[in-house]
Amino acid sequence: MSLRRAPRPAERGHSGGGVRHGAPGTGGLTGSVEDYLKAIYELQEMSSLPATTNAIAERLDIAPPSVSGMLRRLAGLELLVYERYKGVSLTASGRRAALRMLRRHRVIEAYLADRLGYAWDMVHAEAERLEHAASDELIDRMARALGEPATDPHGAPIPTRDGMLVITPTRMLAEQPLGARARVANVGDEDGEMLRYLAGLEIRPGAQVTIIARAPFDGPVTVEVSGRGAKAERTHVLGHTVARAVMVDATVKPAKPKRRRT
Amino acid sequence: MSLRRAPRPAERGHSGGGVRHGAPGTGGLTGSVEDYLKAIYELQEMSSLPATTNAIAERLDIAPPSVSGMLRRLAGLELLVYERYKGVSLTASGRRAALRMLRRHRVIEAYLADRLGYAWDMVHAEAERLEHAASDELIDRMARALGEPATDPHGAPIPTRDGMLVITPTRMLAEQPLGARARVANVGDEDGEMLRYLAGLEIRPGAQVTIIARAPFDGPVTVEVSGRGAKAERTHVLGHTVARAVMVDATVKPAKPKRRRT
DNA sequence: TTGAAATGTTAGGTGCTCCTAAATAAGATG
DNA sequence: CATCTTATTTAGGAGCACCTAACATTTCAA
Repeated sequence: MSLRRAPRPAERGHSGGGVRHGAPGTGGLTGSVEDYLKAIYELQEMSSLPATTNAIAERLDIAPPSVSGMLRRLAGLELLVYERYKGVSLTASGRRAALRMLRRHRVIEAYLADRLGYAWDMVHAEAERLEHAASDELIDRMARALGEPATDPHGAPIPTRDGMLVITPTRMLAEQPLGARARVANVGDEDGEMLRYLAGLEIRPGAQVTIIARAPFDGPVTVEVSGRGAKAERTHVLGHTVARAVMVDATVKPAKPKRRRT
Repeated sequence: MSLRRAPRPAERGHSGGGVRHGAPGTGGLTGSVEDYLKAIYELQEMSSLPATTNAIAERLDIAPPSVSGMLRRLAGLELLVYERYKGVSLTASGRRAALRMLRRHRVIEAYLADRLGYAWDMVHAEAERLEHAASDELIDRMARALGEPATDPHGAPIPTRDGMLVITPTRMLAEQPLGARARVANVGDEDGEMLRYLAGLEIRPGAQVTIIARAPFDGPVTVEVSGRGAKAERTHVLGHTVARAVMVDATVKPAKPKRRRT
């Protein structure tokens, strides 16, 4: 009498062994594909490095041959343009998907830090997994709850719902001239160790730093921190690696700017 | 000069094409495995139905042969005991994993409803995906933020962190005798359509219902709703399907209980 | 008890994502 | 320009999670 399931012709799309995606609001791409697109975008459009096979492989901690194969697949999906042995570049649709992931990642980070008391070095790992599972609805609700934040806890700008990303020009703290005073713009969310270190120094987005001294040959940089909320003015000697990870606003202010009443 | 990645012997565990799991706090099981365990637990331990291959297949909307194969695998992982052609039963470790998923699902539902303004018919789908991606840390933080809630928005009890589940005896509203007055305990989170309907009738966990009339032969049940927060007392005629989906506390109160001051 | 219906399993595939080992192309260098 | 190195790709697998078609078992009823 067949109360049983209908004969199921091709209805059951089944996208394979990957993360059963295609859930409403999930964009129809697998988690892996989303990771690749985000990585490529971050290399190319943000760090302005060429998105080579090896660079992608390194970023995702995946063997290069696996990347080669995936690139072919992504090209087939029209998410990027791929020419063997040359690099890749995202298509409009690939860039859109990448920006969507960037928004998701950063909204989640902001939400976790603001509403669930996560320390800023813990949000990245959690967001890395949630960004593939959350619906667009959820991301929007989180953003709305926070009042549509413009940046994540590390100072990185959050793309808008419709894929706009405001890029403010920044420079590495390591490249600032002696005596320069600048506002910390963002710090890069991946190295938790470094984030904890920076938190201890009160170097966070919004903090004011002044270059007190610079050793040559990529030597350490000495800065004075006097940020909003800093308990006391403090001087720190930063290794070159750290000084390259901290990005400050590109507009260098003179040491003592005149106060201007409008 | 080999600054490159170490020769990667077997370090890269790689659990296969499945959801790249094994992320910290994720329990090391794939999302699929988690779904199976939860489904089996819900069938067996909650609905006290036998967890047969077909029942599992139906619940997960998967073809029966796929279930057969997975059961063999799960038996290999010692998550359940499986004898061909007979049913399955969870091992202690399988039950633990299932209860963990139940907790995750319900904490997420509660959080979404309480903190992000989700309607109660929307939380299930979102939780269904997030429950595989969230870390234990996140689940605990959500639970803490809500003050360790005892039930989800549909009235289902939330297992504790250490896998304890308080089961209160309940009965179907459809089985209540004429004149009985009872508190709605829970309503089953899967059918969004029905949840919207029940919300319109103000039938939700905590509401008081009294059986006004009952038609024979599985006919409709007429109830008077007078719950906490109900705008007005109201009488509704519920179809049998609905009356079977609404569960009330098993302790039937007499129509007019005497007030007892301790 | 015997056989049809229902239930469940094996056989044989597919797609995805990832791997190692072995080519091959591109780039740098003497 | 020939060669050595480095970057990248092809070849050939593996595991997971699905599927359909065909076969096996159990159940239930005549």
